[in-house]
Amino acid sequence: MKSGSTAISARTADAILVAARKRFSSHGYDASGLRAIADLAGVNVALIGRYFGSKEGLFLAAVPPTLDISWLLSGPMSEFGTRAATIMDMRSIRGFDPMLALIRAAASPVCAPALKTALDRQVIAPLAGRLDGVDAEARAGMILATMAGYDLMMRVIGIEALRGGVGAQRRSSLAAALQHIVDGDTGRG
Amino acid sequence: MKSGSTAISARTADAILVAARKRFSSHGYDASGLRAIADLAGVNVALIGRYFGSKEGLFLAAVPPTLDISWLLSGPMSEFGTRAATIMDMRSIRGFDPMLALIRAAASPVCAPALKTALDRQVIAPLAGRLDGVDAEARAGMILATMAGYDLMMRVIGIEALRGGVGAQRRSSLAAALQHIVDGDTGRG
DNA sequence: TCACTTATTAAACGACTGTTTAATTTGTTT
DNA sequence: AAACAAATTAAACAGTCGTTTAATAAGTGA
Repeated sequence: MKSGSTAISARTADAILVAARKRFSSHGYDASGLRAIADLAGVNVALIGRYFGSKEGLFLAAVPPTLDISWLLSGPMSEFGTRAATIMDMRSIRGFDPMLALIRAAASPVCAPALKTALDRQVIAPLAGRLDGVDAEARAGMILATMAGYDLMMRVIGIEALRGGVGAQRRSSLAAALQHIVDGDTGRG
Repeated sequence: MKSGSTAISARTADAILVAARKRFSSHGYDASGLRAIADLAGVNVALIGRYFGSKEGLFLAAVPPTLDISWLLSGPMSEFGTRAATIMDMRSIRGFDPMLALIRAAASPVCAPALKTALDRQVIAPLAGRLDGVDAEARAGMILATMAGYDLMMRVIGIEALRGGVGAQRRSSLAAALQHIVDGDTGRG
């Protein structure tokens, strides 16, 4: 290497990223110490600084790129509600969960701007493109807000009313709410 | 005073509570240092420990009691959506905001249990009592989730699509989404 | 094996955290 | 004014934070 530029090992950098994603989604940004992340990755703390510059740099590299909903946009939009609600409820809480990382990092002022940019480009825009009718962007925002609010209340806070003992036959409240926004029934009249 | 019990001044305790509420709702639980709260209240840090025991005790005394929606349940439920959406958008960001405090403290494991209890008793239960139709509790949870998600995305993250350049004539996406849950159109059929 | 670069680590830095102890001011009563 | 309790403060505690520096280990080509 010519001068004092940083030297990297892709294997180690990935291990740090994986550990950071797990920790950020399970404990949030503020409560995730760099030493805890480094221990989880099996490396020394100093490597985080060398590879990602700072804690903020690590978060920016770890979380925002994972925020997308492409896995939800394939398929007919007439079944978006049930499809989204099903996947939302089937997610395992173990490991990394982008939505939980988003919710638990939102309070931090250093994370919010990057989250906003990523959500605008990777969630709102592609989702709005699949919505018919008026105010597609605003409705896409409402869909994102509804899903995030559901996770905030059910997984982060632990509200049990949302777990809804509904039988497999009836549509869940989440599916109904989401589909209504997709269909664009603005209730005029 | 007989023995070593604590001595309190209601005026000072209130000043601390007011400062704590402001700080918790604007900066979140983790990012709110006790010294910053004490400075905002114009008192010494040690007084917080003497009056509320710990940072957790201060939060429990400050935020959970303010979580209620009685101000939204007076009036016809047929206009709940527009009423809620209007108030949600008219709130000033200055001062104390219970919903923002809730969102920004949710990531902290010491806050979540108390928030859950307060929301169950002071939001879900009274709201469900005003809902007709099936699954009132689950739908009450969805209403809370929708409002919280809206605030999370619009006020905390700053998603602008939700600010919706909608004219005053058309109903906002938030109002439509909320009213749909209230009406209980589960879309069966 | 030697030299050299890459990769990783141990250790320390100053700053800040929540909490506690002891000293001091303020206010009231005798 | 003297005595006492109530209320507040300054200072220190041990711990953790993100970050940086210097030393060590691992890997590679000559």
